[in-house]
Amino acid sequence: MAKRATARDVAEQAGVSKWTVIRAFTPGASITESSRAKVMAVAEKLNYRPNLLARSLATNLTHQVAVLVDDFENPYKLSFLERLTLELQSEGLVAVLININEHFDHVHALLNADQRQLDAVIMCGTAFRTEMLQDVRLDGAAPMFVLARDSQIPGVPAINCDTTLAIKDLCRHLHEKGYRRPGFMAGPKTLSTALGRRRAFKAFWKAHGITEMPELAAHHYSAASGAEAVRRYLNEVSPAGRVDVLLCENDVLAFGAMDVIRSEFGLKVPADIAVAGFDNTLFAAAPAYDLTTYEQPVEAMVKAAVAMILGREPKKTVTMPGRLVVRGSA
Amino acid sequence: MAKRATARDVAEQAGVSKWTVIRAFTPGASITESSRAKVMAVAEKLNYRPNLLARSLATNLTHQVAVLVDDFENPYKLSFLERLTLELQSEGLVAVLININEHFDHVHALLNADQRQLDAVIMCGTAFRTEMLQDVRLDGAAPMFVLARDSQIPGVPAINCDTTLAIKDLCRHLHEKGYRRPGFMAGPKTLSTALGRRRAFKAFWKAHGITEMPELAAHHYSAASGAEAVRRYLNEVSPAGRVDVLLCENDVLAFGAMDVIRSEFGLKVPADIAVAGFDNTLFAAAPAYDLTTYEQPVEAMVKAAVAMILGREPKKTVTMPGRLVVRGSA
DNA sequence: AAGTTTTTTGCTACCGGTAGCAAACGCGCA
DNA sequence: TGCGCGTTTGCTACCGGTAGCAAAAAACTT
Repeated sequence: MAKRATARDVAEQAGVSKWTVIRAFTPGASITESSRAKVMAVAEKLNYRPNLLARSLATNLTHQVAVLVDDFENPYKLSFLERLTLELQSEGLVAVLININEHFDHVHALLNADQRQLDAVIMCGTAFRTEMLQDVRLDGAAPMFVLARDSQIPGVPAINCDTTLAIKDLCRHLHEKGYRRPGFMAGPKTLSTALGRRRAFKAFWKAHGITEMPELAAHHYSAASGAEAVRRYLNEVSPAGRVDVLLCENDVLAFGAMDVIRSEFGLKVPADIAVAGFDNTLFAAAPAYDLTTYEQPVEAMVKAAVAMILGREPKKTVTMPGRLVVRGSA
Repeated sequence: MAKRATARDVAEQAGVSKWTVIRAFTPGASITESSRAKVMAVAEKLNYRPNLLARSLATNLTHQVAVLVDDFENPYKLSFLERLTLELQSEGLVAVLININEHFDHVHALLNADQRQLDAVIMCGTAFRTEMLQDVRLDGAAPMFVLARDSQIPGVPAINCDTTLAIKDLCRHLHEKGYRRPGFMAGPKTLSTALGRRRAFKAFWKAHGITEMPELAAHHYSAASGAEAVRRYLNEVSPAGRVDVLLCENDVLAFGAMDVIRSEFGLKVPADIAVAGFDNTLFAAAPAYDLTTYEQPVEAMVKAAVAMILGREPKKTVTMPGRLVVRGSA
């Protein structure tokens, strides 16, 4: 394997200095057309390509963005990743995907991103507790952003769907449909809090004179946990006392819930219990689920985040409206 | 924002040379305990962290691996990404996720990865045609690997599930269940070929004396395309002439197929038409689909790929057996 | 105590670019 | 022909590390 050609190699063969070679590859640099042509010819021959690593070291800009993800169970993440990589790439940036979990925690990931001199860190739907930052000092570190979840760290902006509005839209729809015994299924407590959906849910119904709101708790954001939570609930509640509609914190929980409601208890959705989700996951549209849900403005959120990273927009928390998607399940 | 401390800053304050500082941070380097302690104390005070970018430039090793993905519609990709990032991270590597599509093509991505000096390129389920490499010359470029698809480029190893075995297992199961009018639903032609599933399917049934095998063609690997293909087929075939089992090239197509079979034509799965898929996507286990499918050995494949990247295993094409997952749909 | 070996430390050179200043060049004009 | 000016080119210094040799210091012999 032949060694990669460098600017100096090209310079020698072209009979110019290495700086002239660099200039030939720098758009808008001061160089005569004849020199550029000469350089380009040799560069082509030697298959020279500028080394971005060296450039990064000198400019202090890697054009790489860390994307921290902790929940690979939710297909919805894939949509975010798709839009995010696309948007980053269209701006000449690239996503470094970092899997956060017990074995490779947030702090570790942040330190790693820091050492690799990444330009920014996006926490994509991951919950990050302030305490975690206690022991980390990141002096001139990359700016952080929280995508699709509330930021609970001062100075770290969040780019979010307007939860209050979203839940209000969803609940108003349910209320108009005549449901009066609403239940809520939440995910793990700490993660759930950062979403703020439960809070908005309770506020809505209270404002409409309803205070009785069963809460089902799922241990993970997975269909299996959603299934388990509903199973537990339906087993201990009399048919007469059941909720008539169940709003799940996200689609994945809703899928699990519907599965159990229909397959294990032989109940009908929405006739016996209506179900709604949140996210508008790909599968929500499938006739097998036909789930009423709420779609986050993924593209707008991603664009906003990237604009902040590039410094085109001020770095500050923003929320944007999504879209209610009414289907057959509620 | 304070500037980041460098080895030189630490050296000055600790009264040693910068090389001693480096040594304090190099495991196994020759340095006295007292010097190391002195350096570490100052390093802690200044919050010094080695700059991996500079190290990469000097060592010619970035510990970054490009992961090219072109199909974000398939939730199965998420499993691969999860295992892959985890495995890479456990070896001190990190995944650079590159979204391949019309706007950002393979060649562009490869060039980009090349310029960023990435250590390896993994094409995760992406179809890469030999012609594309025609115009690219990558001198000392990073080694490439194809994951979960046949490699059609000489010198580029593929890490794959044993397709022949897998399809044989699947079909044997269907045959034993008594199905005799099998149909196959394939994805886009070029991509489909690289999977080799169609070929193995035809071979099996021919060997069992069955030559009549309707083929349904989906334009994309998406539920919508799978749905459309089945809709077209069921509309133009008389109930008597229908297949009794439909093997879909992957789960996502199978989901779309089942949706149409049940919701639009009011048929029962598996009574009227049985359906099987491939991949064992998360949703395949959901009661709503309960799909018989075949699971690729994701973990083993990922481990094999990473081992090759690290040079622990010879770089060569390998296939490994997966696991037949029998459920209610067939 | 001097000589020898081993360990520790410092050094030069380098990885492949960037930034910005200074010298060399080319051109128009007097 | 010579002067002044703007453009092009080359230069030094630097980004923050690594590699490996040479000098200095410490440890071991006899």
